[in-house]
Amino acid sequence: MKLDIDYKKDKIILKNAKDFIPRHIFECGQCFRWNENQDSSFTGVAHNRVISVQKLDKDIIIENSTREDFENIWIKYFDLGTDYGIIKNKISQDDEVMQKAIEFGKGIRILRQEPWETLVSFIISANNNIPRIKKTIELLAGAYGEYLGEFHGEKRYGFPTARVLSQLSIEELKACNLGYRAAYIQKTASMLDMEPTELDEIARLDIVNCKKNLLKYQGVGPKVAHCVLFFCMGKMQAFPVDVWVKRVMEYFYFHREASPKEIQEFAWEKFGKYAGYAQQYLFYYARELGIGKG
DNA sequence: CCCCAGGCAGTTA
DNA sequence: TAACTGCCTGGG
Repeated sequence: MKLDIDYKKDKIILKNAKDFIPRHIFECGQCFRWNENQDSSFTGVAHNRVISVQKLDKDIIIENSTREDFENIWIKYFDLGTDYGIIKNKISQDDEVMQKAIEFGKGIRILRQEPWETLVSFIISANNNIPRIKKTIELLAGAYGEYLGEFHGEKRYGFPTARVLSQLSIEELKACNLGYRAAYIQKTASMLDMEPTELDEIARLDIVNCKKNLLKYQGVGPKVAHCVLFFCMGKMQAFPVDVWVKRVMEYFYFHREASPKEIQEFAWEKFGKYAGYAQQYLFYYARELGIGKG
């Protein structure tokens, strides 16, 4: 996909950005550290950097990034090399449900997030709700992440490293609202502090072996593993089946109860290598509209 | 106050 | 391998 980028002194403008709507990207459930400001821009932290993103007419305005960071980090993070038009066409062929889901979340892009942060964040997400997940992560970052300075009047912090988290007591972790997940985080942090390159090595494996390796971390089951596969390891056929996806798939495709395994196999058959994108459109559609609930 | 939330681990059969 | 059960905690 060809990018039309205008580098100004204090901001970067991505012109005529296709398939890029900040609200869809940051509120479709894939990330936890982006928050909307009063002017409808979003501020987030990733890669120990703080930026804001705003859509004005057809342009995307990026603040607080250098040209170097934009080229080296943010283009990949925002998946700007991917043409979502092709993906949308493929998965919505002869599928009116998917057509509606895509229309609803047409500005979604899948962020390429950092493996360690993604792993921890989705361990925290289990049996939890999004406001609380976000609060927990901010508590962890505020207490144990690198201080990145102030931005828009707020102190900002990076995501804590495995080394730092591995050295905390269960009590200290619980003080960040982790609850019973504190032990999972401590254990996983210890394992990855010993083998810092392990996640990168795992990411190079095929999806089956990649998943198998992720499941050995405490607090990682099938759903969390698929989230990690999809959101940070480039396995775009991963298909996390959470309660919302289960509900929406049963409601629109099965017209009956269906097991997660059954749903995932159906999705691979139907959506192939783009299954993960299909999952994300369905999840956002279902959750925003409350489809299948009650 | 009760219910539940983007599941998981541990235990049974 | 499938079916159960308990779980921190704070929004709704």
